[in-house]
Amino acid sequence: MDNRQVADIFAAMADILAIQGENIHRINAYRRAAENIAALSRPLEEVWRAGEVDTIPGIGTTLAEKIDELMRTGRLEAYEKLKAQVPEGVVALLQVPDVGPRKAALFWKERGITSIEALEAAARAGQLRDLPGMGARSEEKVLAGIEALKRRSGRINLGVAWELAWALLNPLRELPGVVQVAPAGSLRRMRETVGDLDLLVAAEDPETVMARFRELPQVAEVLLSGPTKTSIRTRTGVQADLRVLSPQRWGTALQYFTGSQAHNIHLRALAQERGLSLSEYALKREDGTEILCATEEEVYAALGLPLISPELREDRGEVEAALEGRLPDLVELDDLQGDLQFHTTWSDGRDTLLEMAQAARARGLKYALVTDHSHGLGIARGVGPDDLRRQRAEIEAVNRQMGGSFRLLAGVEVEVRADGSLDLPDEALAELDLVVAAIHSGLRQSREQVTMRALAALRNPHVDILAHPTGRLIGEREGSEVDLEAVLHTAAEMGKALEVNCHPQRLDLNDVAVRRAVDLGVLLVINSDAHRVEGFDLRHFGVGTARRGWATPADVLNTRSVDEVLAWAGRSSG
DNA sequence: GCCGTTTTCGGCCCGACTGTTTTCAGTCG
Repeated sequence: MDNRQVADIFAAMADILAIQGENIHRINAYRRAAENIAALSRPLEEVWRAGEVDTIPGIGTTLAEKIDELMRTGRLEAYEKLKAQVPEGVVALLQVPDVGPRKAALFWKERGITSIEALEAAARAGQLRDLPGMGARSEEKVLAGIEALKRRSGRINLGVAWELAWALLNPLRELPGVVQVAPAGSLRRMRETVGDLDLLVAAEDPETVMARFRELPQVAEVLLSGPTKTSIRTRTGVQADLRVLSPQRWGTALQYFTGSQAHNIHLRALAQERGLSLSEYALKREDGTEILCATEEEVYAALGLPLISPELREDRGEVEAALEGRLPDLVELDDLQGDLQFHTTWSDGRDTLLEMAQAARARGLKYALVTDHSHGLGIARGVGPDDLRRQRAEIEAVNRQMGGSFRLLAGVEVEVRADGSLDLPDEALAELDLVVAAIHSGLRQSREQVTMRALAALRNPHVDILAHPTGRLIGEREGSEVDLEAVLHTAAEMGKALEVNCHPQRLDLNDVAVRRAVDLGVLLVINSDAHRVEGFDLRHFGVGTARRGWATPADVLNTRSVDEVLAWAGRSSG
């Protein structure tokens, strides 16, 4: 029973309890527990075996007992009972926007509706409008919600969200009177996927901004629009919420809309202890006077805290760390001196060695490791031992051409075959500066099999780095079932580095795994995996993921100089 | 159901917007 499964059960219990009209605080206790378990960097089973379940925030006596039952028996009596009381299809109604627990219960009890299909039929037949609290407009909203649900492909990946957010914000930035614009929400926290976009504008005249926003070409539908908030749905089905606030309230607004909700709830409790009330508009004293904050620093300072970076704001211990003055000094994009994975026309890259080297240098990098695919990988044309020798000559030529300001290193992204062996002979690997190993095929193998391959690669003396350890493609395919705990421990033991791949579809390792790696002292590498020059511009997504995992510059290999990296790899820096 | 350097009981973040309502409930974030 892994963390995800337990978290899902508690979240499902919260939904059922909500439909039953239970006490909201009891429901929230289940939700909070689910979130904290999902965010846990250690395997819950390990915590349980150590008898430390009740050290997890939000887990008290009762929930600890439930976790114990789940771990011992694989099931939970209380959950089975709840499931028997409320049909699954009624819980599913909660997925429909604007349908919450009260309405789901109403539709079920008063109209016998137990599925989204039945809900749609009832709405079309006009059978909902006479229910208490409902009307013709509400019935239309239910239908619109079902339509939106059908169109929605779920959460979008960070890269897509980033592009869209700026496409919507840039025209607003041009407007007269607009002082600041920023994406907030999970995008600013650099979560790997984003549900809705939260956009923030500081301006004295909201209506001008709102009007421009409603008329942007990306807008398919205006969901709601008031003096401070407008929500739209884009043609691509993404909901975007725009808030416009006065510049003197920018700090509280940015803080509030960046979230996470759990982080904000924690901060507000802290504010209350100090006799303050915190909202998106201001901090308010008990006598009703406001403290306006133009910056986030001021908000946190008023609560006695240093600024907490957006990437940390998940209520995963960052508030406690801030109170105790032990917030990590997080790695930044500018800390990266090099990049240890990119591709060229030698395999499946679009651009040449020289073009890629120039692009890397133009972005302030001092070195980069050429890592074209080895030949065994079916895609494109990969490199074999002879190619690597010829490529080495070209690398040296490029290094001469670029002078001393930049250094290309010779490497490879060697394929780990289905049986765990590598795709190139040891002699070929021995001639390279650094070796990156990766699993691209056989990702559907059993947990034992795929873990064996990853561990075999890490134990090969020539391998320095394991790239994108799970092989996931966000929104397209799950990663392999690789035992990450085993990979992390083996990497620590062998002194090998694990990659945080910057491509927004990969972000592999993810934030939770990074946090575990940092705790275990495993060295990380933040790699662009660029396949064209623009690929170097995606590195901030990997940096964001590493920051979400509390990584500092010392945790990241490519914050070091080229000589230090080569020395780490145990090779001459000559 | 959790939690406590005021509390082991009585709290539990705060506000916008909508649609249904004559003052508020539901949903959302």
